[in-house]
Amino acid sequence: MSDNRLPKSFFIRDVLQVAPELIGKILARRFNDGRIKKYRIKEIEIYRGEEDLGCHASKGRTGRTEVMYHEGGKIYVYLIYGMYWLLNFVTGPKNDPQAILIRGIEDFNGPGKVGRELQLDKSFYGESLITSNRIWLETDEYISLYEELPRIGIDYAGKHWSTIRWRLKEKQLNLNSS
DNA sequence: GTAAGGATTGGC
DNA sequence: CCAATCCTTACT
Repeated sequence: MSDNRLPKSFFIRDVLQVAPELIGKILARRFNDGRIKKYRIKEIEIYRGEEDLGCHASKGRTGRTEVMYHEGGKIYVYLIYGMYWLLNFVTGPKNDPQAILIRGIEDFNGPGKVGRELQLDKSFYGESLITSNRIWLETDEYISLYEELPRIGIDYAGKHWSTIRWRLKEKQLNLNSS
């Protein structure tokens, strides 16, 4: 493991504070064969509170959304379309359901592809990013810029929640632009 | 118990 | 455009 692992204090802040800082952080995964791979986080989406109609917690506290009501620093995974495990990090204080969906990591764009590459399954539900020895986050001196875009695939949430720019995507600094 | 639908992807 | 594929939720 690493001295650079992100501490619990990083996650228990409001998701609107945590999310921008998550772009460019390192997602580390130790697979069953012991091999460790690290990926730079490239694209995420913010889901914030029961009032956010795009957030699963808008349906209230259920077996599925339970972990989002926990203190930040845990993993929320769920199966979508019967095929893909989507990875989320819970943020914020207890009883304030918030999560950050990981939409893209180095070389793997799309939340379904992220889950497939990381070999996620139901056993990751509720896993602690602070203490887990198979998945965690690290920081270094890397600096990144990002752009803010509308979230994807939540048209059912209504105009406000489907157009709010809560998708953050890393933007390359173009030194040649005039 | 039953049915509908989904924070996606890949192929036609 | 549309099927794949199956768990969760919201009913009866």
